[in-house]
Amino acid sequence: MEEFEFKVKQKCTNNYGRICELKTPHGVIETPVFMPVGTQATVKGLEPEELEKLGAQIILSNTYHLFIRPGEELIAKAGGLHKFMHWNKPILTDSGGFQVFSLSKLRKITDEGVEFRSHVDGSLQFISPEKAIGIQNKLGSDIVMAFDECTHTDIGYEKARLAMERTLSWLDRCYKVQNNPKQMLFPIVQGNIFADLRLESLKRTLPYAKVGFSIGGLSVGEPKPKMYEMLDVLAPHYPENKARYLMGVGSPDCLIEGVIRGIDMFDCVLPTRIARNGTAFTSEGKVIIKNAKYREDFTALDHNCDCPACKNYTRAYIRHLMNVNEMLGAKLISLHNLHYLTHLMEDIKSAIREDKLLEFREEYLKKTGY
RNA sequence: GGAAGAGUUCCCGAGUGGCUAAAGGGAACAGACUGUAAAUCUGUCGUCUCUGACUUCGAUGGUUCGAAUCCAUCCUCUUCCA
Repeated sequence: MEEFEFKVKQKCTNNYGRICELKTPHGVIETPVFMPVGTQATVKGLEPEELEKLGAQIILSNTYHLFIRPGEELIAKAGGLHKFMHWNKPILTDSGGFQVFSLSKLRKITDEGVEFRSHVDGSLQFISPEKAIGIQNKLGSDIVMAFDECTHTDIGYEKARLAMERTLSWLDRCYKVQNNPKQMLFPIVQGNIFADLRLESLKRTLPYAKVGFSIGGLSVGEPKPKMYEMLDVLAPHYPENKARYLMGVGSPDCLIEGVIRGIDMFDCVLPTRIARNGTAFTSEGKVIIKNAKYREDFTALDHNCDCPACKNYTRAYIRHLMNVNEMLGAKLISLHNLHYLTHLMEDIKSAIREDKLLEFREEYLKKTGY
């Protein structure tokens, strides 16, 4: 019996949407799936039990951040990340490739790897492809990401091409050292916003994709139509029997557009971050809870939601919590937003089963204004 | 009763003759956030017929080309002494 398996269960006829199953050592994931992000071994503000209840199937964590604190050795001593954080379902760890992008002022890239100034104490740290995989081995996540170079949108063709080449050569090194049968390596397609680079990257990346692969370097500042254009370029060339993971995408409209373009997996900090800053996704559009119009609104955050935040509390109360900076406010909205996206994926799956995904998109966008 | 000090735009608070509609906070209001250096950041925040005009710094009167800033009187508050 294989530790990892990927199966397509159902497909749309007039677009690339599909329902699949991804088997991992910690359970089976039904896709399309939204994966909440728990960078520092916690989805900010929520207990694993709460995540499980709201429907999360798999969560993300982060190699760079856990390497900096508390260190992978400590997590290994604790018995691995699952045990350390008390989450017994699948975990995907990002490699630190995104930090190459987001901590760009604090790092220096060479062919060997990336030198970071720790954002915590300024100390010099080094991550190579081999080290990124080594750390992820110690963490014990189910899906490990290749160490890639995620680039800014505006770097131009030549630099984008070099970053793509570097990502491919780093991928080869990751592949060679990733030997843990309980972990699956997902390679990452790069190529910035250039169609030919994207296609070349996909073609040269696929040989390394045993169960699935991901598309990185999108949703990093480029306009949405540009992202969709890249996905449209790639979609006809995906092998059917591999999971496709679009990294860092998570607004409701992008999730639907992604599924239509054949994406199976998504992750994003958006639902939890905007929650902490006071914004909720709802079935009637975005609700910025601090707005004065909600001062005496004693109805639920989302009128069509049965999550604990919506069942038990009012907009006026949550607004009050956010206004006085009480942590329960951020927690309740986080809970709701993740519940919302998880259930959006359920609705998407229903639409796929009925083969009405395009109709679903049209109705959804009209209803919510996203 | 005597002495010292203080009153600034919603609040706290800087400013002691022109560069001041008045620093800086806070509150309020609005917005952003997409593989988390984010419970963060940005904008607005006297009024209007708004690239200009008008009214504001306890009150009134005065000095000056010009006053939140100097002078006089009054009002209010704080602290100290009896």
